[in-house]
Amino acid sequence: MNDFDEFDAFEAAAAPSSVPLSQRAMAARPTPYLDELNPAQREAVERLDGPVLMLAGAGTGKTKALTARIAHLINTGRARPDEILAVTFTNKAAREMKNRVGGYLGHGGDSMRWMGTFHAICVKLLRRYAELVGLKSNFSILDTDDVKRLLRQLIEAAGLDRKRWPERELANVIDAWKNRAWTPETLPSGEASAFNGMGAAIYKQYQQRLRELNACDFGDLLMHMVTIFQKHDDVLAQYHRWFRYVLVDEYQDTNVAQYLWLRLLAQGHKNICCVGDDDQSIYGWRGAEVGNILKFEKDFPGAHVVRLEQNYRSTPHILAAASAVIAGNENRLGKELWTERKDGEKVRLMGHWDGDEEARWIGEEIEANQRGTRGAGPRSLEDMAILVRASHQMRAFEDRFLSIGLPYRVIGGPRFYERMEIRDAMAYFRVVTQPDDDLAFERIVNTPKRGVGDKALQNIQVCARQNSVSLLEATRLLLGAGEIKGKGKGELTKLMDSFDRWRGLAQPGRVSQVVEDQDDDLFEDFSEPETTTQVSHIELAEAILDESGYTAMWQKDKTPEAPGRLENLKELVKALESFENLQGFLEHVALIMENDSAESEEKLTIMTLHAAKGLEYPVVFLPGWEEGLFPSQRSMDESGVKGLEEERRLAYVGITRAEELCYITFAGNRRVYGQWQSQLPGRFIDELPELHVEVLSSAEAGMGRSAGFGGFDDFGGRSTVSAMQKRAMDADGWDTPGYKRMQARQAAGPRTAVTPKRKRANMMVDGDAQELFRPGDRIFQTKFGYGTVMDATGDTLDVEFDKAGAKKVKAGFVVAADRAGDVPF
DNA sequence: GTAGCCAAACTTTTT
DNA sequence: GTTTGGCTAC
Repeated sequence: MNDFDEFDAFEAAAAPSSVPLSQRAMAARPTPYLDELNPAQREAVERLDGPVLMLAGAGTGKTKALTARIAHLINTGRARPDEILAVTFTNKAAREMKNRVGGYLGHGGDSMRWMGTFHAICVKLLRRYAELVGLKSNFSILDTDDVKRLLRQLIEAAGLDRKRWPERELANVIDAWKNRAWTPETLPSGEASAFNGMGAAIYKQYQQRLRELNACDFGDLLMHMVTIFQKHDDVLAQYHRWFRYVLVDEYQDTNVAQYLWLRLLAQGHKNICCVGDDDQSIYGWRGAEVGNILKFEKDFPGAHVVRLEQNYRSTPHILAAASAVIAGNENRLGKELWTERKDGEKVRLMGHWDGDEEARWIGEEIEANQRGTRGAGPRSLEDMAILVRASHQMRAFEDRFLSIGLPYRVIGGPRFYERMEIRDAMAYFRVVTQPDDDLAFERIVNTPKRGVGDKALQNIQVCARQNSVSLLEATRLLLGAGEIKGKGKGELTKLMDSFDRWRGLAQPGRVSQVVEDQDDDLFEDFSEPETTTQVSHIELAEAILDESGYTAMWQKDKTPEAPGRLENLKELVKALESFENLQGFLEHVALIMENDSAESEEKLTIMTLHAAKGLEYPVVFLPGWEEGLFPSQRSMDESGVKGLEEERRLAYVGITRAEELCYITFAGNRRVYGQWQSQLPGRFIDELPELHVEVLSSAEAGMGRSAGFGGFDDFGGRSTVSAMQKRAMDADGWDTPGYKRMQARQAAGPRTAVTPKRKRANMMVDGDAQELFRPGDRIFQTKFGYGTVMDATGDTLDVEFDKAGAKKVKAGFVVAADRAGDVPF
């Protein structure tokens, strides 16, 4: 069923403006969803008309209030489920809300057809009005990789040095423009200097190319809809009538384009309810404007502001810590979380020698929590999470947990749909559903190898440009003219035939279904006589992969990854089952890059702070609170105080994820690009309130470790290996790439080239340098990192440091390199 | 035209 | 330390 089927019916029947009896009767129905709300939540739910800003702090029952509000709108007869536009930021949030509203309504959330992410809703709309911005309804949605390849072509065509002007940078510039809803026509002149003065021109060419390719990038989805609403009053007016109430979740994360989009839609009736928390705005780098939420009352005069401040999630200590940190920010609407809870433990703060030590300690702490020897009683791994600032921090934990056999799951890692084989397969699908998609065509013309090299491809591109046709069409022309020689000739002819056949197999009615709308003539697509045999899109997908030789390519491949890739392809085909057609599937993949595989085992979660927003865990670990890492240097360099404030909000988000126990840790040394760097504790640590923090001593950490298992030197020794192996296998992690890496490492012998063992150098103990170190020894020092001993006299060493050069240091501040991980901070 | 080797560059965060 | 892209040799 199409979402617009009822549109006309509604328009026709909308005339009778007063339906008081039924409305009154509906309003008199029981309202169980109101009973569970606190006064603030209830106010936010019951004030249905006019603009409302719900300032909802972390853990204050925001989703509950939002879903209750939707239920209330429906229950009081203000709107039908499909007359409510409910926008979320993530698919996860949309799904959850759909489920919860569905629970209230008693029939799943399917009737909430306009509940989804900005992007998902915009695609739905844009498919309908694509022609208004020069696209066809079956346009492709490009991912960042496609975008970069396209921009690369344009940069080279413009005669710019790709080294100095990388496409990645341009992609960011253009994306930032689109986030502000600046089209090439409306781009402010101040932006013209971007990208060596070519930015504006290339942007224009880029948009032109996208139209030729019948494609959109992510930013276009919103920007085009804003353009359409701005230029076509009649279209906008329809939606003013249709969307009687607008609700927006995570309003603090909206960018300018989204803000304009919302404002345009809410202009008519002004029934807009925005929910958000200025303290949790963490997507500034992606164009989000905290300003949107800060100026809501100005934008929507007469707006009613409700603050949700009672927190149901965390202990008082955790809340106090979070509040103290966020208090360091200047630009806030102001909100103070409170809780009725009394009990709870202080936030635990711990410094470590280096990143490996930090990972090891956290691993032990997790196991202690699991056993119940920390905190209150045994806990499931499902109840614990490690939240990192940047994804590269995850590796240390993964390595560590793999070797001790602690089951974990990484959220937001390399995604299923970003894998090469999946993208290749989807490129085939794309060319079938959308023949103008040159980027997809380029990706697969020579995959598997068809003897089409750079030169042949160049010819095709030249021909395409000269004749203003797609690459596919150009290939056909060149083949017809006999201009393709050698191996490529036969192979390409075969491929062209295959594409024709596949397109015939694709069900014509299905492909054009999305075009169907109120224009009656378009319905005729359905009655078109079907001349080809039709198969299901699943069979079609299988046929494409087999007949193109793509499956065979991986079957022939003898690399260790090949079986996994074939497995992934099977999974891909399986995933098709829940879609009606290939196009629907492609769209889903473009918008919802998630990998939710059914898991049975209990696992610890590792993810970024960004990914953790909206989630909560009884036990939360926040590692890597070091200056430069968190707060991120880059963030501060690029955005100054604004950047720092966003980092601080990130810290606030992190702390407020914890329900019972919150650990904050940092390390004195960390490997960055494989080089050791000494680190300073991050500034947010000093912003934590002493009263609510317990500083753990290193002795405690050392004890835990030495009691647990051997030190660094023993890692990789025989007995440890077999035990590790067993645990890793029990943990069901033995078929993962990481485990294979571990096996390879073990087969290759001990991980570190351990220097001959002798007297152990102890940290912070004055010693006779000559007794402990000899020239040629590899050592480690907190400040300068690794180095080689040149000379030793008394308690002083002459050391040639790898990074810092020659220095004189006291022996007491130095350890043997192979024991770097064994020293308490 | 392809495979394999070596040097840069890279690390925020993602709909 | 890893990955990616460019270059050279077959």
